[in-house]
Amino acid sequence: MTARRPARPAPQAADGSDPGGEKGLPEATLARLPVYLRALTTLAEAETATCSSDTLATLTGVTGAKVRKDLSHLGSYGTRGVGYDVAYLRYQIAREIGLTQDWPVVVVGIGNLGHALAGYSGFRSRGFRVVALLDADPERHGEEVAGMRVRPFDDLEGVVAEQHVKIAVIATPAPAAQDVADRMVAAGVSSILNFAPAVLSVPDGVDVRKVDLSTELQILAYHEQRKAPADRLVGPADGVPVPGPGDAGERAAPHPAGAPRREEEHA
Amino acid sequence: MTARRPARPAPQAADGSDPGGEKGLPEATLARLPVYLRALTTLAEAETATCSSDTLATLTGVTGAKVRKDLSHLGSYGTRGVGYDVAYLRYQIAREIGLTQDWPVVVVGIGNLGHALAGYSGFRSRGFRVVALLDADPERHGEEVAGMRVRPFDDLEGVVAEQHVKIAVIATPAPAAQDVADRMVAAGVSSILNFAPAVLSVPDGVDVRKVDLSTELQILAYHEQRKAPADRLVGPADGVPVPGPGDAGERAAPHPAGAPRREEEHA
DNA sequence: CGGAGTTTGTTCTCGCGTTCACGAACTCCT
DNA sequence: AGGAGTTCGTGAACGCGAGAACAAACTCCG
Repeated sequence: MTARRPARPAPQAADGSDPGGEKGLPEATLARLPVYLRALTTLAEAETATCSSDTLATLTGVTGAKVRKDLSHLGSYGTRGVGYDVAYLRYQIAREIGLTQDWPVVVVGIGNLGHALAGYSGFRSRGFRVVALLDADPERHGEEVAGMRVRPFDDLEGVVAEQHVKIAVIATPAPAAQDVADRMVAAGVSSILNFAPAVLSVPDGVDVRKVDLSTELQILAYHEQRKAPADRLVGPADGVPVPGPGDAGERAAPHPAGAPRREEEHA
Repeated sequence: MTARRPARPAPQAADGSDPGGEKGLPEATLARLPVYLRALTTLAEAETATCSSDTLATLTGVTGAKVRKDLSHLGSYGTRGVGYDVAYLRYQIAREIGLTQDWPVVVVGIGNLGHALAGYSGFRSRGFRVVALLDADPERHGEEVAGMRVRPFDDLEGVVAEQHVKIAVIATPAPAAQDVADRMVAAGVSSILNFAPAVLSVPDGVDVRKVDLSTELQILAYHEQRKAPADRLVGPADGVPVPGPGDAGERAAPHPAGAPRREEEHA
């Protein structure tokens, strides 16, 4: 998900050639490949030689048709009437994603979350190697986390250059995130995984993915609220009925600038 | 995103009535509302009274048209020629998501990630109150994390019942996740945020959202690999050229079951 | 060797989400 | 008061992804 790709009109190339752009997987498919990969690893550990698309489907919680279509994008691995060779397919997916090579990763911001990320075994086991833990707070420097020492943030450029780091993780507080990202990009990082609750602005060509823990909870809360709008067991009974969206005409005065309530909130 | 909603045919109700289902926001819109909310909070702290859709757009990294369409789903707040009243809109979004009420939350699995989640201030400031930290490991019991004591996992049912917990977080290792989820559902939890790299199977009516840290990195790795397929600077020069997807006919023997490579991997 | 069973790969259709474009409504300036 | 400028809300077009259905291809059994 390249950040802010400018709207590009339809390519008016009429010939069948594919100028430059190889092909590219659909984003939705790409997001599922790691899930397949994990299931295949499980199957491989169970000494399973082959598996059908439906087997993979139940293991990963998607439909069989989706599995087949996703895998067909990688090429025609799999054999009709038999299924997919587990080890072979696993390798093909890993290669397609880029997991057959070793990705050095830098983590910046070694707070609670940074600790967790530094020690997350799921990274190492998938070709990602955390090569440095950086933090701006001098108090944290030298602290040992997951077998590594926390280093000053100013080491960023050196580490990125020496280790050829392309992927970095931001786990800092929100106010620092943009500055950290700028320094990363300047140093040569071109993919950023951002855990800070802030929107990052990066130049074209740099990918940013954002993971926001509280956003996920808020989405759950919405569905939860809709499940049982009646049994409001916690808090004072705020009898404010959810105003139906269909009562048109009722909302003639849309601008209650008089005294808009503002409950306290400290981010 | 209700897990495994059975394929439902088009509702053949021809009348205009909306039987039971109120309306429901589009999922894509819902996912962006928390982002708008955060931006509005920032604006409110800066004493900004009103803002336009384009202002909100640049702050949140989406397009202005999308912002307007999203907000129009909530109702016609906003004034033409002026924009949106920051405080008012903020309250409306919060109410729609369900953030005006207090959500008690239980966190299970107090490892590295559980620590981070327990101490995450972004939860408390958005109406989520962590009421219990549970872990199956007796060694962790009594440990103080973020001002709370870690309690035995068997306290789950009691806490859920007493505090009317509907939303829970799983931060356990993958093998334990399904069991934990089952216990949660049986206890009355109906929304689960799952950080364990495992696919959970839950009955209808229970929402599960999954956050997989390594999946995000893998998606970044894919894009990164495509950016520079040539300058493979790390690792031995594996000269395996990415086989173009178009060499049809070449792959006549799709079943290399002879010796499929299997690099070591420990999950 | 041939037919039945199985499973993949592909095509078609449908719905959702995004984007564009434009009327409606409000403010500000003269 | 009136016109110019601004901004929301919404209808229409478009593209992507999901789902169903089916032909092709492989195995197994007699």
